[in-house]
Amino acid sequence: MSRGKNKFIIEDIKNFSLKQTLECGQCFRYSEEGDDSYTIIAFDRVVGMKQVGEKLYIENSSADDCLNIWMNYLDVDRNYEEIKQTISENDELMKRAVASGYGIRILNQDLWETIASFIISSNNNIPRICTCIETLAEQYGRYIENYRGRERYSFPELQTVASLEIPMLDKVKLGYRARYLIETARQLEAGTMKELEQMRDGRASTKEVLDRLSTLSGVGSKVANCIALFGMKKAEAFPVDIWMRRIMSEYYGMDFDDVKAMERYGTERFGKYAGYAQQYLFNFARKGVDIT
DNA sequence: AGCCAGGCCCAAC
DNA sequence: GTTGGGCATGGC
Repeated sequence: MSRGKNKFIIEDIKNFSLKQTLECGQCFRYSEEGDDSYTIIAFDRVVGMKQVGEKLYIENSSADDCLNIWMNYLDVDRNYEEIKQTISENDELMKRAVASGYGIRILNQDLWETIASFIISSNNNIPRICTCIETLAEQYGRYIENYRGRERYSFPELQTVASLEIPMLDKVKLGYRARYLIETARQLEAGTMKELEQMRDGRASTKEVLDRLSTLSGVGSKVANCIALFGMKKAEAFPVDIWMRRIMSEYYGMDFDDVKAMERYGTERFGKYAGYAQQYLFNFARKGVDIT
């Protein structure tokens, strides 16, 4: 273990489940280590986490990083009681989705990694998304350290990806998404990244953010909403993918093919908490629970 | 073997 | 403004 790193305990965490938060489809660089603990790679760091009741053990991290990175990453300081209460009003499905997804938190992830990851996610399944991203990191990321018997690599830098040519991504098996990823990296490097960071940290509306994101190659409405929600702190974002279309058509009686109507419904009904509502519904639908 | 996946792009209406 | 075909790859 590196110098300056140690073990820390966060106590009395309510409405928090490490497992649900990591496994609900919003992030891709984590692994369960077989002893109920998780290794996460993010922000050029490797961290081990394990939850026991309301205690969260954090390993291989400095005190500074615990405070300045991981607490924010896990959205620990937000009050989820109020969120769950509000979105569940007069909605029996949401009550079940919230119960089933107990402890889910919307992570605050690195913006560039979120953009790249969700470009890769399009028309792809989650296990394969994880494999693609790991391969990408092994090939073009920076070696960090050996942790728990595995070589760990950071997510590749924006500038690195922007300098690639399509054939250089052959081993990553991105298919037609390779072009989108490189094109977007170049757009970001040319100035859009700075703009987006300002929109993330400033007062840009969610609509403004979505419009800007949609100008990126390989970023349509759904991917833009994921980036806004997971990488830009825009909790009003409401990503509608195939699972959302299923659950909203089956339960809310909406037209399966009218994604725009679903986006409107989500943002109008759940307002500033739409993103949380979406994550509970997505999780519930994907668990394959019979929603009839 | 065949269907499907946290969809997007682009041409044709 | 909406619709539909095409698309790489491999999990299941």
